[in-house]
Amino acid sequence: MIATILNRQLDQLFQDAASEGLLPSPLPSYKLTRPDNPEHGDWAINVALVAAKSVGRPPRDLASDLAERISNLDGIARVDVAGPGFLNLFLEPTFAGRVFCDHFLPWLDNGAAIQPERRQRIHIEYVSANPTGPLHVGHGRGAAVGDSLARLLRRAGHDVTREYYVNDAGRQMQMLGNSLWIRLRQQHGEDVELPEDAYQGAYLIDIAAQMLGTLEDPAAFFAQPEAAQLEQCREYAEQAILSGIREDLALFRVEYDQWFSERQLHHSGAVDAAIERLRDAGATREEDGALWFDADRYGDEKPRVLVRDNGEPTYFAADVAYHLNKLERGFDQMIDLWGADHHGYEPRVRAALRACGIGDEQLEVHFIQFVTLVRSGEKVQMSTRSGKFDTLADVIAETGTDAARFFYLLRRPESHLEFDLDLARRQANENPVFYVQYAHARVCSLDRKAQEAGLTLSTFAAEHLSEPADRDLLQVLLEWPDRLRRAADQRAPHQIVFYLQDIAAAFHGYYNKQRIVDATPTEVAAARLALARAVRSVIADGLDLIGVHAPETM
RNA sequence: GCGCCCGUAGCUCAGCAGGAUAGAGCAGCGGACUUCUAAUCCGCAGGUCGGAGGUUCGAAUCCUCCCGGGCGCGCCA
Repeated sequence: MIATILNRQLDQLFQDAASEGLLPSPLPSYKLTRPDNPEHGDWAINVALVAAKSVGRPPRDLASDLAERISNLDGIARVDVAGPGFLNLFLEPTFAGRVFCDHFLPWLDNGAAIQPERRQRIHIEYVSANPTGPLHVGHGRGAAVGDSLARLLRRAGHDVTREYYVNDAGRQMQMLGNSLWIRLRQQHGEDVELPEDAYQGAYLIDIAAQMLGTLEDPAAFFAQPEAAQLEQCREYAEQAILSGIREDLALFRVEYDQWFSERQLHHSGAVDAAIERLRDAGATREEDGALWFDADRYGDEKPRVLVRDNGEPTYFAADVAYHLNKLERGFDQMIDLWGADHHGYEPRVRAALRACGIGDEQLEVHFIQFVTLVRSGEKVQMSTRSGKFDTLADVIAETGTDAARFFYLLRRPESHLEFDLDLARRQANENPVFYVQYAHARVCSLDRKAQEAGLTLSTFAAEHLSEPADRDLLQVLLEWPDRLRRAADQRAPHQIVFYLQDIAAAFHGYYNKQRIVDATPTEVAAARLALARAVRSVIADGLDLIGVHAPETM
């Protein structure tokens, strides 16, 4: 917020300077940054360095001409020309406090809204795991990132729809039905082996037992033609697994506006229509009995099959239809979150959209790297094939939703994540979740103390928040709107977690340095309490964005 | 072989629309509780930013090559 206010003034000043010929026109893009060396002031501007060449003057000369003008701006105590030509700004001690009182508090009171540069209708799709087994720890990461990103985009002022694409068509589902059928027959006393390519997971044994219990007349069931038995098994397995997935996600506070069925897409004729659209675009051809999309003409490395030689459309064909469907529903931005193992799939989807004349920028694909679980200091080996893996439900049961969601966002999505279960479970200071939550609880505690003491917020002014400790905390606090906007623009919910750790650290430091409720005079106490409450409000806001609770006591 | 991601402190990782002396947490060491919650704070130590070139006034950040790790290259989904 300080940066925004300074930038507004600086832009005007530099425009004026440009029209006088002191700076080039148009103005080159310059940066207002926080130097890491305090001797370099509160803020630094590199405008003289980037403009020097086109004006034909040494950067330091140019800087000193600008320094005088800048020093007259509101809130600026002093301007130094330093190094190769940086302009170092020193703020008046009361400036941050003034921004807090005049801008930040009113902003908070009015709902703390963020205005996007351009409000978009965004469709975001995440997890979309095949309903062939329970969600595992890898899906958990996609769930945490996707749900948090959706919250973040909504918070940043966009119109967001969250969707789970249910892959309920195709051979995997046949295989699932078949696997359940075998399990069912086994439990019915038949001596049959589970084929090697079947789903081996123990969860199907439970589902088989369940299903057997619902059959009024098992003998009659097994007397039906095989196809009918298989169809009922597929149906039962899908429903059972999908409802398990829904439960896990609900427990993980991961929400959706819509569950979108792939089978529905086929039935509605949308897949055929998509294939027709590609054909009309002249982007397809028939070969070896199959229908191919010439993806290589649109940026992919080779042609891709749309319709198999047996007449069945591929998963890819359905996916093209799905993306076209999203656009038909009026979204102007699609965000897909995929597991990193699907990155090779992106070019063909893009190619198809291009062939349909759809702009590349309408689809964003973000990849979520893998998760390695660490338990008792050792990496836990996973294998989906054999059905030996840790489920998301296991992790939630072990650590709780708060810790798990926080941990999943502790790294950038494109980095491999080592998820240390022992650390996440530990109720101690090494655990970063508690660090942030504790800061929130601390302010709540202060608030209770203030109420006991009858402290009111009525009378305080910016001057009461001008000590170095105040300014340090204000600096981080006032960054919130910018950091929030930046995290949304970059589709990076993990940056919210980083900010939360920054603001919590700043507050804990402040707490240890300054008396708050019992500070004297009362005006100072009131000012500090207002500051602490603003910190609480921001922490609660940030935690809510990542789906983590903000406790009032700990 | 080709493509994508990653390589930064002992460990796990930020920083990468170029900016001045590269940061955090954990682990290690030393301090701070008769005081609003010590699940906290303060200090110390810790680095050829995988390597080599290049662009630039300036490179962890951009470009090229190389090395290491992961993943992908199905008429599977």
